[in-house]
Amino acid sequence: MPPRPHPARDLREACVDQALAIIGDVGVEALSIREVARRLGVSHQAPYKHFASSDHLLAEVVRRTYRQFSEHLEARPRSSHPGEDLKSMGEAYFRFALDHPLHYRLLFGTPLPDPAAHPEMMAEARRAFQLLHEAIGHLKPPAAEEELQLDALFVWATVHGLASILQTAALDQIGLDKVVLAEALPHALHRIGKALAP
Amino acid sequence: MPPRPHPARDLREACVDQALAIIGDVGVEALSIREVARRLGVSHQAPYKHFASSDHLLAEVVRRTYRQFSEHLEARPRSSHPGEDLKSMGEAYFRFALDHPLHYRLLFGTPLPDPAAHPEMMAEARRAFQLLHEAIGHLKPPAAEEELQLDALFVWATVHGLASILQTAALDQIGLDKVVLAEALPHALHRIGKALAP
DNA sequence: ATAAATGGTTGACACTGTCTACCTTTCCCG
DNA sequence: CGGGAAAGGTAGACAGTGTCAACCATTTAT
Repeated sequence: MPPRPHPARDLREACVDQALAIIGDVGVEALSIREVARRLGVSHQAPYKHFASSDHLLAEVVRRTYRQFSEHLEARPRSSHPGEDLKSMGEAYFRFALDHPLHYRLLFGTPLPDPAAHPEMMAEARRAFQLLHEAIGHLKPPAAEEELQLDALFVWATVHGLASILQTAALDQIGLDKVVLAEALPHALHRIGKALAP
Repeated sequence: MPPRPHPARDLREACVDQALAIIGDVGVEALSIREVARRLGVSHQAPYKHFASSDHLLAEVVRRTYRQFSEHLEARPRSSHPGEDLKSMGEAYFRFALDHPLHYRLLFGTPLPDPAAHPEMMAEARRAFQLLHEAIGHLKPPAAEEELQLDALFVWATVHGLASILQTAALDQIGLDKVVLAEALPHALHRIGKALAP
């Protein structure tokens, strides 16, 4: 076997890239350290020089995916009207979930590596929630922190729940109209608006 | 090995029971045909006489879990006031999710076996959704079917989303108040009430 | 009575994560 | 310098998984 076709430091990066590619193509259940190594043309043990276990690789992949998610949310079209801005955020959230279903499911649909063991992963997760928190904070300035958090949870739950439900393969079998599916998000955002109205 | 300690027909039942037990104890990722066989003291191939593949075992387990879920929802305290009744349903839904987190995650949190290949599984799933649909149907009698479905989706998404989020191990790390966590469902149900008010 | 179907058995294969041991290359320090 | 340690790659082994194939006993049907 050729001694070392890949410059040393880059193997870690390359592993993460391949892992992301595999997840995007086939889903997280197809991810395995050996498959990553195979695709990179290195031995099945090489990745272990950079990740203590397959969970550590996964944690790093999750961390990056959270970051991409946050960046996607931050790149949404902004509006000075707080209600409009929250709506725009909901749409951005939703679009990410639909455009990258397998990555989204990685964040919210499959058991993550133990959070306590992977603080960097959780730091990125917190950042994403922070964005939602802020957007809702602008909605009604003088609200108590507690109610603010409760409303943030409410909005998050609805949008996440919808994204999660619409991705269930089971859904086709439940017999909902196509129109209903297409309107589901706007309708939910409308309901949220009504629920949060003063 | 003793020839056949288990009466023939019962092995299928016993497999499903063991699978449910494993999932309830350790979660669906620990479920394996071989582990089921081991616990039952039969050879690793015995279950294959009753299930074509591990997915078929899983599908049967999922089907039963859906049924238990529906039965749990139907056993909720009823109210003649439609708004109250919907609330009661939300609470029952939520309680199931919190009391049987691993079973709930089986239904809504992990990829299911291909729905097209397991119609009996989906029939049970549909029944559960039907219950929600009905409860909302009583809410405002003369609504268009389309809006009714949209509202059903909205309510489902919120309650499911909340249950799903509150179970994320990640949650501890996000730094929400205990009070907020305890109040999350009542608050969400209150918001839903406001959103659906005429 | 004999043939078929049913429900069990063992053995094998390919795949997974992970442990251990080994071999190179690089780099730092006495 | 020169030599040892550390980094980063290798191969081999082991236990675990799902699943295929072959085989065997019992029950059932023709």
